[in-house]
Amino acid sequence: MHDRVIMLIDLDYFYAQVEETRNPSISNKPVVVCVYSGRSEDSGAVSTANYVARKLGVKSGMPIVLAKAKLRNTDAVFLPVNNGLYEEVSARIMNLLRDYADSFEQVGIDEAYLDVTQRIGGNFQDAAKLAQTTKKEIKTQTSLTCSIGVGPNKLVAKIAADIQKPDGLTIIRPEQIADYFSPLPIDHLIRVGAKTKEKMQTLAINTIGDLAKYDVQKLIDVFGKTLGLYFHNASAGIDNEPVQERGEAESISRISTLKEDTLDLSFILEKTNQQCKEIHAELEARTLILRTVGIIAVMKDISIRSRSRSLEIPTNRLDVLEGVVKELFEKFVTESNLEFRRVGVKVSGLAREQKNQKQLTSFI
DNA sequence: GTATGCTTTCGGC
DNA sequence: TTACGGCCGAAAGCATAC
Repeated sequence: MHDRVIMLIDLDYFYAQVEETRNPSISNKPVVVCVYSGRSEDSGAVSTANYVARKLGVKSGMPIVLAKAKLRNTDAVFLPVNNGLYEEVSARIMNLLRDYADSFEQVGIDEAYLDVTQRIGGNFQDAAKLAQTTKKEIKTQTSLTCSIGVGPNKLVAKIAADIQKPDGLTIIRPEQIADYFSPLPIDHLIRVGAKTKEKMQTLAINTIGDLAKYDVQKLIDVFGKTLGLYFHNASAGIDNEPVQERGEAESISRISTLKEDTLDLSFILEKTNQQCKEIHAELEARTLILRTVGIIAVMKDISIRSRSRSLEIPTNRLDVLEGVVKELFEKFVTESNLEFRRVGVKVSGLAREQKNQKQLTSFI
């Protein structure tokens, strides 16, 4: 038995890079791909930017106006997102990559894990060659660059991929894990968010190296058995999560920006009813039923709130969905003194609809 | 005392 | 000086089950 060999492939500044391939003349200019909200000329946020723009201070999530300010007096190009195109390019690449792997797992639109253990006989030497070949193949087929991390598991591969980008390739062999891991801040580990980071800092754990040296039993005392053991293992680069195809999304949501900030219920429901219809159509198309209905609101001050309710009986009915959304917003609007800027609907607890099965009630 | 489930918030892309 | 998307899964925090 030898180590697994896992590759993480991460497409570089994906949306902006796709735009560059469509129009190569913009490649040496700052390129900013934006989600325009439609509320005013430049209201909206930056989805992603190429490295030319990043060097000048543009970041994902930034208001478009702010990005424009940072790039004034440059020949920057601002483009609206073209999600259909990115989905298409992504699907083409993912289908290529699938053939390079013993098993395959896509994460988001621009990342994928490949277990290539059998493919290369568990030899890290050959991993470099395979990674280069993969990069070349993606480049030939789509003109896109990517960054690749290779390691004995998903956790190590992910951290490896972050070490050099764009167009990077980093291989971390099992015996190199400690050297790469120990200086990294603990929040490089999944499941270490702001709260956990803070908690760890009070224990004088600041780097993954600190975590690795920390007594396991103490970790378990503080974080519980599951999480404590997870942290202990992760700090040593131990991770046994398999690379496996992901099922369908666990939730479907729609959110959009209102024409103006409001506390008016019918104005809000006009928008959310449209969203419910879209979600319902998607549920129908995929023959799914839902168990939990949620609403999302972004307030005037950009703070985010949400409410949800789980149903006794899962449903695929539009009238039920719209009804629950209405009730949730009714309550929410009366409780709120801050106006709503953006509103959304989210359904989760999705399951396959059992067709041709009589409802229990039909027997009563 | 730990696991699980539910709701809300956070954060990556 | 301010400015501000849409979507997803993970994390957090609490209640209840085992």
